[in-house]
Formats: sequence, C-alpha cells, structure tokens
Amino acid sequence: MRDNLTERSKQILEAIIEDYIVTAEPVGSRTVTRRHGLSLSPATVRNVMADLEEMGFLASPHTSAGRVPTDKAYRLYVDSLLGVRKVAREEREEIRKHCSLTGKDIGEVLHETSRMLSSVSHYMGIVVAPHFAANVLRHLEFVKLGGRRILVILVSQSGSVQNKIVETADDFSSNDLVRMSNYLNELLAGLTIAQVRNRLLEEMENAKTRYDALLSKALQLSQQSLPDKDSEVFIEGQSNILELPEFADVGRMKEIFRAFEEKGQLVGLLDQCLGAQGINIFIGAESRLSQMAGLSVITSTYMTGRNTLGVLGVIGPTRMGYAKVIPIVDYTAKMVSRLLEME
Amino acid sequence: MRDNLTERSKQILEAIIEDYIVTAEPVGSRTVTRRHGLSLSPATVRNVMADLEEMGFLASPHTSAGRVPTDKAYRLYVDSLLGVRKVAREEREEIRKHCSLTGKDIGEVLHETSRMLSSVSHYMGIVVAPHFAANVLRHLEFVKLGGRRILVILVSQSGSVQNKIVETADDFSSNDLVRMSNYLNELLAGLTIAQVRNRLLEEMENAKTRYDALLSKALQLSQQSLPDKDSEVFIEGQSNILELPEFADVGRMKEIFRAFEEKGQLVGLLDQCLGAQGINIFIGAESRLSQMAGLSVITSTYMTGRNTLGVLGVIGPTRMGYAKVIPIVDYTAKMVSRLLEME
DNA sequence: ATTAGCACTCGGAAATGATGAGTGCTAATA
DNA sequence: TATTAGCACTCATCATTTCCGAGTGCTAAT
Repeated sequence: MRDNLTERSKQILEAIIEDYIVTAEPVGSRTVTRRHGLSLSPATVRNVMADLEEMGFLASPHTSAGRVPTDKAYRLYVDSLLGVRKVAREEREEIRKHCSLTGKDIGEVLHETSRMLSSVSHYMGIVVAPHFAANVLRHLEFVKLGGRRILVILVSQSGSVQNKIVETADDFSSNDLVRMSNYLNELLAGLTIAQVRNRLLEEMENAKTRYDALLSKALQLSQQSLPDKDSEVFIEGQSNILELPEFADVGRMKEIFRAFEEKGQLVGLLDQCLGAQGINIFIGAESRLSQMAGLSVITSTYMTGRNTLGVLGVIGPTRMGYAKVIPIVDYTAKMVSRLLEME
Repeated sequence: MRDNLTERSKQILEAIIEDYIVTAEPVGSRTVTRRHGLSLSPATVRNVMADLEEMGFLASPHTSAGRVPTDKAYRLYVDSLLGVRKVAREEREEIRKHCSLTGKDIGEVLHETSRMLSSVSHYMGIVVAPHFAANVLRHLEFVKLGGRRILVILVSQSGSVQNKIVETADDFSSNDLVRMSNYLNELLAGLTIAQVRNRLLEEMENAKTRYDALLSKALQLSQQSLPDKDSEVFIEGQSNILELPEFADVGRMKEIFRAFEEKGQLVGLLDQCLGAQGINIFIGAESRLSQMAGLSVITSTYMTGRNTLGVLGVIGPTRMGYAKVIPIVDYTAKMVSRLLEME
C-alpha cells in the first residue's frame, strides 16, 4: 500500500477533519462536497474515503454513518496539512492582559495563566510549575514558630518560594537561626537544589565543620527541609469539556475527572515535554495513557535564558481546534518566559 | 395545622429519611414497614405519609412513586431526630494518620486535610485557609530578585507564608533591603495584618520618619505588598459526586462544576460560618445559592487558642449521611486546631 | 477516471404495550 | 376511633416494534 496521498485525497481528508472539528458528527461524502467547494460528486468522494479508511486515516462508527478521523489523521493534519497561523489579535490581547507579575506570587501567576489558557482556548488550561529541584537557590531563611517548630523558607532564582515546617529536637534561639541561615546562604548560594542536596551531604561527612555544633545542626536541619514535593500542576477549565458532546455520557466523564484528580500520571506525561523544547503535541492514544483516550495535549516549554522552567499547554478533545490552539500555546509560552525573566 | 409531630410520625419520617439516604430512591409505604421494624400496615403508613407531605416534610416526584424527604425534613432530622454519635474507630485513625505538620507547609497541610475529608466521607472535602488579614504578623523579609523586582515574604503567627513580587522604581541594594526589613520587623511585630495596614498609613503620614529616605521607601514598599488575595479554598473529591445517582444527568453536573470553579460565591457562604463557632449546617436551598440546590454543607471552624483561623467541612448531596459526616467534620476540625497550635 | 443509479444497512426517534410499584379511597375490623 | 384489607387507578420504566433517512458499496453508463 503506497502511503503517498494524492493532492486530492489530502484535500478531502482535510475537509473531513475540519468539518468534524466543528460538528463532532461523522462526516458523509455528501457533506464534503457540499460544504467545501470541491467540484466532485459524492460518489467519487466515497471512493477516496474508502481508500483513506483502508490506510487508517478514517473510521466508520457503523455501516451507514459518515466517517470520523483517526488519531493518525490528526497527526498528519498537524504535521503537514496545517499551515502556520498567527494568533488572532483579540486572543493576543487577552493573553497579554493577563501577563503581569507585580503584586502576585509565582504560583498565582501560573495559576492565572492556566485559567487564561482555558478561557482563550475553550478547553482546559494546564501549567506545570518549575520543578524546584532543578532551580538555583537564591535565598534561605529560618523563622522560629512556636515550640520546637521552625519554618524554613527557600527562594529560587526564578522567584518561586517554598516553605516547610520542621520539628527539631533542639530548641534554637532566634539568634541561632540567623547565624545558621547566614552560614548556609554563604555555603549554598548559586547552587541548584539538586546540587545543594549533594553539597550538604559532603559537608556533613566532612569532619572539619564539626568544630561548631550549631553549624553542624544547621546542616542537618537544612537537609531535612529540602523540598521533596512533586511539581505543582494547575489545571483549569475542566467544566469546559463538559460542553463537548463526545463526553456527554456520564461514564466517560467520571473517568476523565478521576484522571485529573490524580495528577501524578499527568505530570509524568508532561515531564516528557520538558526535554523537548518548543511545541509538543500528543494526540489521543499517543500518550500511552488509557485515560487520555479521546484527548489531545498541546504543550510548550517556558524558560528563562536557556533554563527550561516548566511546561504549559492545553488539553482538549482529539478533535480540538489545532489551528487556533497551537499558536495560542506557543505565544503564551513566550509571554510567560519573558515575564519570568529575572535578568 | 399543628406542626407537632406524634412520636409515630417522627419514627416514620426518620425511617424514610434514612432509607432515602442509602437508596436515593423514593420510599414507598411498603418499604417503610418492611425494612424498619414497625408493626404497622402499609395503609396506616400511607396515611401518616400523606400528613407529612401536607406539612411539607415529604414530596412525591409523581403520583405513583414513593416519597422523598424535603429540605425541611432533613433540617428536622439533623436538629432533633439525630442523636450525637461518635466517630467510628477506623475513621478516627484515618483522620489522625493525616495529621502531621513536619516537612510540609501550611498550604499542603490544609490541602491534604481537604483530600482526607473527601476520602473519609466519600463526598467533597473543603478547607478554607486562614484569612491572612486576620492573622498576626510574625516575620517579614525582602529578597532581591533580578532587575527592580523584589520578593516580599510575609509569615504569619500560624505559620502560613505569603509572598509577592513587587516592582519598584528605585534600585535597592541587598543591604538596603536588610535594613528595611529589620526596621519594619521591629515596627510591625505582633500586629495583625489589618493593624499593620493602618500602622503603615499612620507612619507614612508622620513626618518624623522622613529623616531617612530609605525607611520612608520601606514603608511604601511594604504597603504595596500587603496581601489582598481572597482566602484560598481547597476543594477535593469532586469526582465523588459523579458517583451519586441524583447527579447522573449531564446538565446538573455542569452546573455544579461551574459553581465550584467559580469559588467566590462559595467563599461567601463559608465566611458566614467563620462567625458561628463550631458545627454549621446548610441544607439545600438554605444557603440561598441556586447552584447549591440539592447540596448540603457541613462545616466547622478551626482555631488556635480563641482565634478562629478558618473553616473546613464536607459538601455532599442533601441526602448525605449526616449521622456519619457530622462527627467526622467535628473531629477533624479539632485535630487541625490542635495541629496548628503554635503554643 | 468519474458519476448516476440503486439496493441495502443500520442507528435513532417515535409509537405501542406490558409491568409493577405505589397511591388514595372506601368499607370492614378490632 | 384507629387500623387495616381490598381495590381501582396512575404513571414511570423498559422492551418491542416500526419507520425513516442518511450514508454506504457496487455496477453500469458516461
């Protein structure tokens, strides 16, 4: 079987995909000729469609329905059929409008970005916060809470803040804490969290630091307080997909909502995107996650300088409006990158 | 119409409610006699049921179905029919298990609490984080990010941390920032955030501080960085309510999910509970929110000392297992209160 | 190579009917 | 007088049937 599609079959396939994207109904041969200015008879189109089905680009839900694009068809569509389009002006403005840092914390900014993505795309917005461990430590601080509880605050280069409550055996004074944090800030400045972890271990082994019991304690303490959280994920606009006819049945719905409540697997998927810079698209089953059947993900990485910080994107049905959403995701990633630029 | 129910009608009403809570199906006269050891004939029960309907405790979906409790019935049920019950041992253990502070930040703790509430109750767990403004400031810190951006970190007495990025006109050195934060920490220690706000205004008016330009700037800066966020809400277990038959239809689902995506109104409802200490119950339409039709909320405040910190609870269908959930919410609130006790 | 024509398929909507849980009322009963 | 047995009636639910038409594949004509 030659996988070489003629120009005409490509046109027809494209017509079917685009029709299906808006209607969500199986597309018949007649509709193709009617709604798209092809000067061909339905019968001819039928022949072509039969070929396309055999090649795996189309599927028929049953004998006498029209045809529906397969994942393979969407893949072809985004890879070669779809030209590069620009972001529409109003969309660009809506995205820009949301881009401001001042008066918020990083978490909020990303959360809002996710909400914005969902509202612009009408699907679900998703943003994965910078993986803290890959970040450079900027500042560390101990604050004494009541009792033996100490609050440890870590600030990363990109301005995100993590804090942790640690219970200690010793009762440190505020002064102790100041001394400890000064010492550690000096010791650890400019290292990534991952490096910090190693550095602490080294230093603890190293006998020469033992001369000061307090500093030795400091090492222990900071060791405990390194973040072990998995990256934060913001998913917004889940109710948008309730509107989609393909998820109208309750069983399917349940599955999806369960999947998104358990964010772990999703993170796994998105972490893959961290490696590949730029736009990344998973269509339906391509993601190897059964819960993602019928869903596509469009992501892009955002970064400062040449440090990849995180991933953001849109999740929608496989029949999502790729032509519109891809540029949106791309543009948003660029804007967020610029926003987080800390020189 | 005497609203005085006889002992017998109360028993029957209770039987109907409890049956409906587990089955979610209209309850017929026959079922009442069968499943609950009442030595009465269905016919008698029917008469009583007719009375109860007239009094507004029951409703019939249609002529030949059984009857369904109204909000009024549930209200009577929780207020007078329902005895005080203890938390089951396994539940108590599951709640305890989740109660640990160390190695987490306050946000995480509350988030997990919400998740725990949902998993123990099988409905939705909800936790409103302490309203920062009502909290006492413990510590304030400025961290220089790139450019003219400064990260302001506020720590409250209860150990919760807020941070904010502020863009400044002046380019402060790290030393400046240390000096500024020392000054402010001294000035503001022990005040609630609300008081801090006032104090800053006073101080800024006050000419005597003007002798030091830097400190004057510090006041401005900290003023900008006071939190204006509305309180954070953690809602977990939304997929639990997908299991409930009464929400099986897609339209109803959509409404609910939309409502919870827009957390604002919910916060309004929960803020009312902040005033009344202890358990608080809204049944169905009582909350005056149309989106809450068919849903009940059980909340309790949590606090340290005699400072109310926030609200937590469970949202479920009006036919929720009150007998089980009320003690759970009560117990959880107590545990969280104890957990956050910072002496 | 394209198209008109036609028999055929099959899901979905509407119509029909049987089932049975549940009711309200009346008259008999304790 | 309160309770109950009996009975006719109601009405949602479910299964069955019927009908319709969009859409197909094939064949023969263009």
